[in-house]
Amino acid sequence: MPPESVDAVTESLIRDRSLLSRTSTTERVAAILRDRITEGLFRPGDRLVEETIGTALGVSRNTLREAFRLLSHERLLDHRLNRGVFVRELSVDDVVDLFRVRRLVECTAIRHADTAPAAALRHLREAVESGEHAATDHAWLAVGTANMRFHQAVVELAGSARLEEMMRQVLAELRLVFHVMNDPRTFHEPYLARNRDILKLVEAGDRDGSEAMLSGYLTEAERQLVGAYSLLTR
Amino acid sequence: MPPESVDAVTESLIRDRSLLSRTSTTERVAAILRDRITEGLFRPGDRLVEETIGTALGVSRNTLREAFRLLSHERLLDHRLNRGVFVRELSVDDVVDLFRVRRLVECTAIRHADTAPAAALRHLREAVESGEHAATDHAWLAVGTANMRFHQAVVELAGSARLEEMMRQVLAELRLVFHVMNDPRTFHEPYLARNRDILKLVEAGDRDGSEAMLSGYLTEAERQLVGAYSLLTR
DNA sequence: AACATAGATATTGTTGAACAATCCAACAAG
DNA sequence: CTTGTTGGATTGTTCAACAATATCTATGTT
Repeated sequence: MPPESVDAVTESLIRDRSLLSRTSTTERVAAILRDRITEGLFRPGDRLVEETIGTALGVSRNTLREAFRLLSHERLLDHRLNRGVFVRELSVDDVVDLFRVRRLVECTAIRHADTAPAAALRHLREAVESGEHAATDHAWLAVGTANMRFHQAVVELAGSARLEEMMRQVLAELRLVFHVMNDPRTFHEPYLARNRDILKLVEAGDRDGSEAMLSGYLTEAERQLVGAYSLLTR
Repeated sequence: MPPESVDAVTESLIRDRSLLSRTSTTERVAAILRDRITEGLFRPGDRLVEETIGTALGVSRNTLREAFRLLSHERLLDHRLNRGVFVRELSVDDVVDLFRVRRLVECTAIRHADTAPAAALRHLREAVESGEHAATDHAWLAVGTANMRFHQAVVELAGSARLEEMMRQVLAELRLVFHVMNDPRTFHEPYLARNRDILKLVEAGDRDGSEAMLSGYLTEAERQLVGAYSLLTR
């Protein structure tokens, strides 16, 4: 085997490394809890008792505590000393701050569409389409998920792994808010058409136009969300 | 006592809350390790053995592992399954990504100087001055610290707690790079004058000017850092 | 009835020991 | 010089224990 092709082989194997990565029990527990929180099984304010959850999942208290630490750091859980961990409850101020971050990051990211990795644009299109399909099926929860993916894809345009990771967290936090509202349709359906329009502007290379429309989206979504949320948290 | 001043008192007490908050052993351990890493006692690639560190600090392995989880999540430690935790080693790609984030966030934040909280502008000025003082004392490490605080203050202009938190982490990661370089003067002194200039432009309300100069700073710092770093990590 | 107090109880915080799983280095065999 | 094998070291995970803290309950007071 010639040396060049050896290098090619090892290169491709290195890319496979992520596939075979085993994970610790702690990480798997964290993943499960994260899913249950973002899907709404555990709701904001719920207390997660170590012994109850530990025996339910069949893991020891120590392992569970490590998982709790991870999720607290992600702001999904709220660890109060000597009192236990609770599913995070966002204040209105938190929602405002989350949208400040979104506006800053997303609006800047969308201006980088021309230099964006190809995958990002593809994800953008896929998100728009899967949202529209979900809407024709009246699957409003799926519409919400697609909407999240749309905005995640917007951030991908900036081409920074750390920014994507940060946005994953920001959107996960926002899910905590969505779940205390009972009507996902109201909060997601109106934005389907707008996502399609934004995509068009991006593909046309209209930086100012796409940013303006995205900014308008965020402002309106924030107003709607804060309005409904401030009534509930009183 | 009139009601207004009662509110003022409680307000100030609420601000004191962070001072008296007790902390768990885990968090204190994490804080110590974080300091030792950012100050350079532990260097990138160093392995942190559970038993060694645990007995040295007088805490149990379980507690220490929780602290390790926190710092791994902050990207200061690298937790490899069954192999142990190591002080994170940044690749050149990591450095590039970090600067991508910085450029995006800082350049956008500095445009918000007009609506920024008063404290942010004050921090900006203080950082410039303490950097200049440190330079006259030839305290080059302190110059570096002041430089970090300058950029942290730039992010504060955006007025988002989450963004500040994110930037704290980004800058902590960058410290990992600075510590493998041996000459802090080379990497920080040239930017003292520039920070002063940027501050002037901000105070003059020149959004485009301050952004341009900050962007230029970041581009040059990145080039310098990547150039020196890619020689070392080979 | 509202309130304070003091136990009693449950839960978290932290430890230490134990054992299985895994890695790593050194050595042996082909 | 590569491929098994073996032994020691370290991590992954569990368990049981106890101290520290919070929460609940009952009791007594005004």
